[in-house]
Amino acid sequence: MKHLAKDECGFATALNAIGGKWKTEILWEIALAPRRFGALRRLLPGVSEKVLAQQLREMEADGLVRRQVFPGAVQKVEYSVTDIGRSLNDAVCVMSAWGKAQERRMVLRPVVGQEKPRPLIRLRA
Amino acid sequence: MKHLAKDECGFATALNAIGGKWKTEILWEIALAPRRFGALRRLLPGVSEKVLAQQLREMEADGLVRRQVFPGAVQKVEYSVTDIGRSLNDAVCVMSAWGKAQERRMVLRPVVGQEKPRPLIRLRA
DNA sequence: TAAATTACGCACTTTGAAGTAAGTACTACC
DNA sequence: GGTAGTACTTACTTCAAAGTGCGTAATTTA
Repeated sequence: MKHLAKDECGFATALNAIGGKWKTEILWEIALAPRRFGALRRLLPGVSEKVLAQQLREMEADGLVRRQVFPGAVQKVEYSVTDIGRSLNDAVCVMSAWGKAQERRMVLRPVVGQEKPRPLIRLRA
Repeated sequence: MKHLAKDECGFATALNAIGGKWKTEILWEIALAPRRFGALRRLLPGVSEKVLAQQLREMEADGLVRRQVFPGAVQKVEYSVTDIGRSLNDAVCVMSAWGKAQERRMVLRPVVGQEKPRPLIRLRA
């Protein structure tokens, strides 16, 4: 792995794209299959409609997801992953593999109370 | 790349390790060479002593960083990267490369003034 | 002797992403 | 007619990470 100069580093850019609380999960879900807004709501228990809409709009602006409105009586909007989104998902998977390998060693900080063991972010590997 | 089950994904673990605002930069700097506390302060303009000390302690607890106190008249503490830290840095570089490649396309959101884009990462509780 | 450097610790404040709750507008079903 | 589902938007609140500023204690330099 080559060292990049500090100001040539694109990590901030990558985090800017994936840094939202639900973005990796959104990316994961729509990478599995195109999903509608309501389907994503149900697939990501705990996400609010506000944040879901917000992060989808940002990801669309970043070219990670495609938003398609289908004509018809009832509203139908479908979100799918773009090639760029898929490539980001792949990059995320490298970090994911690292995390998986180090899992036992790490000090898992937050986890207050008896909240679900540790809701992990899903993605491709 | 193979699909991992949701609860087998280690991305949260990775973010837990590198998610602090300054951690990637700290890792980067000490990966170049072992650094003393004061040197890091100067190398990361804008970091507060509180946060620097805090994140170094967390990274030490996570095994990313080694802290060595040198005996002598003046206090001297040196921070260096561990093998684990270096491996994380490599993983980070993959995302960094992605970011570098996509940089022009991305919508760099806020970025007030001349500050660099540095989004925070938040995990699910 | 006063000031600066070393590596922090502690208490308080700020900030902004995310959460909460409500509203919109259209359709569909009973 | 009333309730439910579609895909959102908007105003307000919460809370923890990060920022601010001051304290410490030994030593070294001017």
